[in-house]
Amino acid sequence: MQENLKSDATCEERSYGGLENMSGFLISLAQAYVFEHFSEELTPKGMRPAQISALILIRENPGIRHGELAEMLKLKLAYTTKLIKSFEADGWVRREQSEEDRRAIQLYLTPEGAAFVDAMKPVLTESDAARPSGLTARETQQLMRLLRKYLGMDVPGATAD
Amino acid sequence: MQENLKSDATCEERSYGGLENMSGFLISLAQAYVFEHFSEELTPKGMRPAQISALILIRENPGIRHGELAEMLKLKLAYTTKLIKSFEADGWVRREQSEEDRRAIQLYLTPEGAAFVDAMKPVLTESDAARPSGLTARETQQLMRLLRKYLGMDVPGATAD
DNA sequence: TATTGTTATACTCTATAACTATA
DNA sequence: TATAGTTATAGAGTATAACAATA
Repeated sequence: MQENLKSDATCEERSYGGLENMSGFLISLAQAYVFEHFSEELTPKGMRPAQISALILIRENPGIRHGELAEMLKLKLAYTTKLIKSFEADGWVRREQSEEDRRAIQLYLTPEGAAFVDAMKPVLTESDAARPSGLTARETQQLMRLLRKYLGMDVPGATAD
Repeated sequence: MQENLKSDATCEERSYGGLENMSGFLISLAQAYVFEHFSEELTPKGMRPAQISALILIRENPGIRHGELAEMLKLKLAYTTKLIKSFEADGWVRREQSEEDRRAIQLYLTPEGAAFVDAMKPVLTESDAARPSGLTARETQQLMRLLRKYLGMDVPGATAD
């Protein structure tokens, strides 16, 4: 694909200059790669990673509060508000003032929202598993295990290897 | 910190509902975590991860083209143009029309830019290593090895584990 | 006084497309 | 015709701060 081997620089091996040994840099690149290969089925439905993840978390945790959702997804609370308002406008999410703490807002999926998530989750799971990478299935499991530990995510159901 | 153990939902264990076994989701969370903990020394200097990485790559690969830089950093070419123009305005980068292919622009650091990178790179390296995570040093090496392989990054100098 | 969520603004980066100048 | 880069616009998500309501 590259045939121009003449320039003082264009032909040389490009170097990452130490960035290849920084975990932050590698994680950023991996993230860009993941976004680039995000599900071609979900994108046309207006679903970006943050959106489908939020709906899945609400599906899984009915009554979750704004702040809890933001923390689990590592989204800013201010942005979470916008996200949820748009879900509400779409008719997928219902907001309810908490009775214990009347400052808090609890989130629930509408029947339409729940049906949508139930239909889309297998699509997401499939597209995540199908995303091309240089890793074997076993290495992918290992990567996920390390990332969960990196994040301090306590997940009992995680595969041991 | 949480004493409200009464709600139908607030007290229950929150579940990731399968997201914890999707590599794309875990990588996204890790990326958010990395950005959150980006060097407190570099940020006040107007350096975000993409910016300092770009400068390092130009430092390491004088004469690199716009497109090559965008590809290595997985940035969009359109955004790379803006980035480089702002570096040029800062006096850190010099742009030069390639002699072999007069469509291409080659990038070089000015002496000021080179001095800045040389001063900041140890800061970046240090802050990357110091970022708190749930991993041991050895696991971090393993994570980086897996990420490089995930990305198809061919790096001879990488630690073997 | 501190906390939950809302609103608003500026900024970073993506997605897309139209454009130029070269090849 | 295709490629390297530029410009512009819309959108996603961050950073920050001021604000209202409640604890």
